[in-house]
Amino acid sequence: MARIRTSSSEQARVASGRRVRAGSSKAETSIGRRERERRSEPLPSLTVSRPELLTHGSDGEFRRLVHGLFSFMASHEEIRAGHARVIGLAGIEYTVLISIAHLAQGGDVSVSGVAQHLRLTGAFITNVCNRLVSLGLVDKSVDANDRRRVVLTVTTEGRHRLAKLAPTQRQVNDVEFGCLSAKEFAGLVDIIERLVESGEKAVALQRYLAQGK
Amino acid sequence: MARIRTSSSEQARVASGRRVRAGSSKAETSIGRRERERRSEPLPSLTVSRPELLTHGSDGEFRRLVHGLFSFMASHEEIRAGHARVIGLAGIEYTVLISIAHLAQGGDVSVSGVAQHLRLTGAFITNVCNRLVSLGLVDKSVDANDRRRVVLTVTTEGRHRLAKLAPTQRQVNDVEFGCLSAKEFAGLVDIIERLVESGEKAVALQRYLAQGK
DNA sequence: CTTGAAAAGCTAACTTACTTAGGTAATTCT
DNA sequence: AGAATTACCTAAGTAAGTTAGCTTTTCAAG
Repeated sequence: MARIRTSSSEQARVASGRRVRAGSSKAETSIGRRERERRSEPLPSLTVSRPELLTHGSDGEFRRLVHGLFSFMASHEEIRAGHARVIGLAGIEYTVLISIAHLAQGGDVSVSGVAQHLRLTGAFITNVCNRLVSLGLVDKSVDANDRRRVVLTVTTEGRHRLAKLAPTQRQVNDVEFGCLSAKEFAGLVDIIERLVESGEKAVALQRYLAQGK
Repeated sequence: MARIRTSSSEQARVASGRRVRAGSSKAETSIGRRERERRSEPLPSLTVSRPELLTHGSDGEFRRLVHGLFSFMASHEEIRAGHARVIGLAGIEYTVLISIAHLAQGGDVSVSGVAQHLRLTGAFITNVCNRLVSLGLVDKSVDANDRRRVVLTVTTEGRHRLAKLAPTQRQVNDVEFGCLSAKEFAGLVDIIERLVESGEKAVALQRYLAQGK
């Protein structure tokens, strides 16, 4: 497959015996082509324009935020998968199981209810639930009020598993969010709630822009 | 496949002509088994214990936070995929492309560098980069200082694509984070940065607990 | 009352975004 | 010089979804 060639600038560097490490060169009389290119390269255009999101005209902080969110969510996902593994489930199975348990406090839980709550398709939730049923953690019954509907309930075994997980989960969650003060926590809950809304608006705008164009 | 049966309590309800809707029943003389089960069901155990994360002894707010994060990140992912689609890429391809562009400002970019930055495996980044190379958006060359290493650069075409995307991206990003004041923004950056750290600690703790057990 | 549209759920086939395992070549450590 | 490590690659597999198309049930309108 497409053999990679050493770029000419690198060959030049090697030929002249210089080892140029980015930013650490002294007595550097000339720089490689790629080096020059990189330096003169215009900074990528800003990714936001609202002044509230810029610091000294730079979107650096904004990108830090986005990257941080990305990293944190990666950890969070891993933790979720770990919780799941403790009770022998895949990440999404655990999520659905616990969603059913929590939604049950507000009334009968349907497949579409879970799907909406988790913003996933009904078809997918159907599949996950079927796995949970075959594992004996969830029961399905027809809703007598609307025979199209299925009522999902967590079985005793399902509750046992969640209970078994709880102590570890608490410990880990305490650490995961351990850096938050009570005040920060409250503020964050509020901010995230608003971000959910504005995020949805942004999705709508994007869809509009994509098709309008 | 496993025929779903109407639960006995439901049959009883139907037989007696009563239609019980959760919480909205008047003149209700007896409730179904499932209804009773659900009500007497102990609340799922708390998922956190640190007092800073509890409000009136409940983890409700905490779960709201986690669920909010989940929802927001879903929107965020969708937006990212949308940005990518505008320039004919898959979400992850766009992410890798832009990561290379940004990392390039700090020195030569290697496959493993991108992998670390995005917390993904090197093998995966190799694949994505190969796709980007075949699309003509990224160039690979051997690093003359360490011939095991590959140096990734964004091609002119790659930069064109990113530039083309910028206006739309700005508009959408402005809306996505439009609910933040400058102060909230600064605070959030800080909090997320700390959460990244504590998240990693939590992952480590979880791993320890999982194997120690 | 019936008919037609909409809603709930299901299955099957597919896609995307990854990981693990195992290999080669270059480098570094001893 | 040999051993361990690092960087990258390929191939095969898995997890987490989605879309399309079907059946059954409900609901609304003629």
